[in-house]
Amino acid sequence: MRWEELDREACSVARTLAVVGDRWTLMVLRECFLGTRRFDEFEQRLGIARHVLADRLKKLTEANVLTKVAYQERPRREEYRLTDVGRDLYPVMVTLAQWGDKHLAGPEGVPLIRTHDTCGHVTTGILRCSECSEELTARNVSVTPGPGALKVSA
Amino acid sequence: MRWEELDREACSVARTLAVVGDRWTLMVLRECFLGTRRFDEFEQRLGIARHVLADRLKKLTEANVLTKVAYQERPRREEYRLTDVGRDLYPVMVTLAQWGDKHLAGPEGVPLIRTHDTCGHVTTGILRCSECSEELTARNVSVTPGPGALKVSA
DNA sequence: GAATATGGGTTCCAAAAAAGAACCTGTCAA
DNA sequence: TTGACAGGTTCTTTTTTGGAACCCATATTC
Repeated sequence: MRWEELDREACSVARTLAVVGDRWTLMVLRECFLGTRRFDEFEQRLGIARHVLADRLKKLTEANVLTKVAYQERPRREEYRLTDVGRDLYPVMVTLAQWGDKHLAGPEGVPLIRTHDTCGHVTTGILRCSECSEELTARNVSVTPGPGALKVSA
Repeated sequence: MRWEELDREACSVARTLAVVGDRWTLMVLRECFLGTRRFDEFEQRLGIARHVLADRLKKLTEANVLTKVAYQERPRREEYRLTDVGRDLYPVMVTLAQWGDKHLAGPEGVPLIRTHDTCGHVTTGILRCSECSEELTARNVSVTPGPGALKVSA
């Protein structure tokens, strides 16, 4: 199976990975959530090869995760911003970061602290059930095929 | 920057991706959460090249995300199971799947439905603040360097 | 008005990783 | 003794990276 075939799988994880499931793509998105918007900023902060960066930005833009916005004319300069679709990936970034915080941080502690502006506290995101608000875990959730199912998949 | 260097970054997203941020690795983990445990099951369900599968299982085992458990002796046969560390990746899988459900599902609907066993309802995971339980979004969370920070990163 | 800087790329080549298929190794069952 | 099965490893070809150089339009500086 090659990657282009992934998006045809009846599995939302596979389809999502077909769009963002590449290391550089995820690193580019991390930068987006940290506020990076311009080509050379991405390049410097990530140390990524320019053509790989150009390719990832193009694909993310085509997927409507990012959008190009002109921030000046003459000479025309454009920056990349998260769309609403892209911002919906925020929970993915936070859960990835929190796993790293928990299992990979060295003795010096976590590299970044998140504060919830609304309540003002240092926060950790907890994945809770939309119906009863209890925390969802691998052990208390079960899956069944949905209307878009073709075979066993997720 | 190459991938082995990523785990030295002062960024939990980068460090997490150094462990699981590879398409096949994430697909292998999806299968784990769906209950797959044996080498040939992974192979058949994923259509992955055998040596790539062997490599990913080895790396995940070394990272303590999976563990090999013998399910029979003579001939010795082992299966791969999620450790507690691996199960902590569940929120990542769910958030990835939910993004696909929301933005990539075709007209026929989502491929898989999740049910919260505890309350019995079809559920969606919502990332909520550990302090006030409001939903966390890219717009209401801000970041500051933590004790493990070296420079601006996440 | 010629040289240089800046943002945003593209092109080229060598090195690394992936796909696909064949081959190997215990152990058991017919 | 021939197969079958689980679980890999090896080999070759194709794709994808990383790295560096080059390009282009405008602006600025000398």
